Amino acid sequence: MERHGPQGWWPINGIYHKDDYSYPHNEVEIFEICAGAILTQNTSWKQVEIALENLKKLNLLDCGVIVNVADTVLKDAIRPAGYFNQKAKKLKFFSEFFRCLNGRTPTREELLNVWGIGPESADSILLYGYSVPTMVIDTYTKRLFFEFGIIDDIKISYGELKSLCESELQVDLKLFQEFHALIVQHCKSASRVRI
DNA sequence: AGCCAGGCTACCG
DNA sequence: CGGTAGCATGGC
Repeated sequence: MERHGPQGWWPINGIYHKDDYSYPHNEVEIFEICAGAILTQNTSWKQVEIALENLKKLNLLDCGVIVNVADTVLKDAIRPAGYFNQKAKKLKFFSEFFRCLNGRTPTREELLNVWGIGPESADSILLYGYSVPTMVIDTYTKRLFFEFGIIDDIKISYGELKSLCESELQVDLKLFQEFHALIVQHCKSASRVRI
């Protein structure tokens, strides 16, 4: 935090709310976070921003619209984010799920049962979309912890590292949100992970 | 020219 | 269970 400052994740409409943690405050913003979580799977955020803008222009950042739109239109819009066949399918499945929630906060298990939503996407959606203080783990986290010698096996499971992080930190929404965002920011900005 | 990017599913032993 | 191919585009 001293080095990089607050990250203000999750960006909504391209804006990082570093001094205002009241986001998200409506269903539209929550859905945008969910869509972003799916689109950014193994893909740089820069490409995701383009895809999100395309979706917005076409009024496709809406679960009710996505479930009915032609696949070709959806795929064209998200093409810059890569894996467009897979991600179009994921967005369709998730939109159906999101619509059925009717505004209710989903459980982690429910999210994991949606095709295309794995542990990191589920935790990102909960932490940043629904303000649930749950830890997000990604490949950067594993690499950083391995470099620091906190873990001795780079192949540690998602659940194990998640439990480790959660047990060593105060359960606090903003702390968890910044913790993951800062790890990503640090690893992105450094050619080498180590300080 | 390759490797990587805010992973996940399907399928293998 | 753990391990891995395939998925696709763009930046460096």
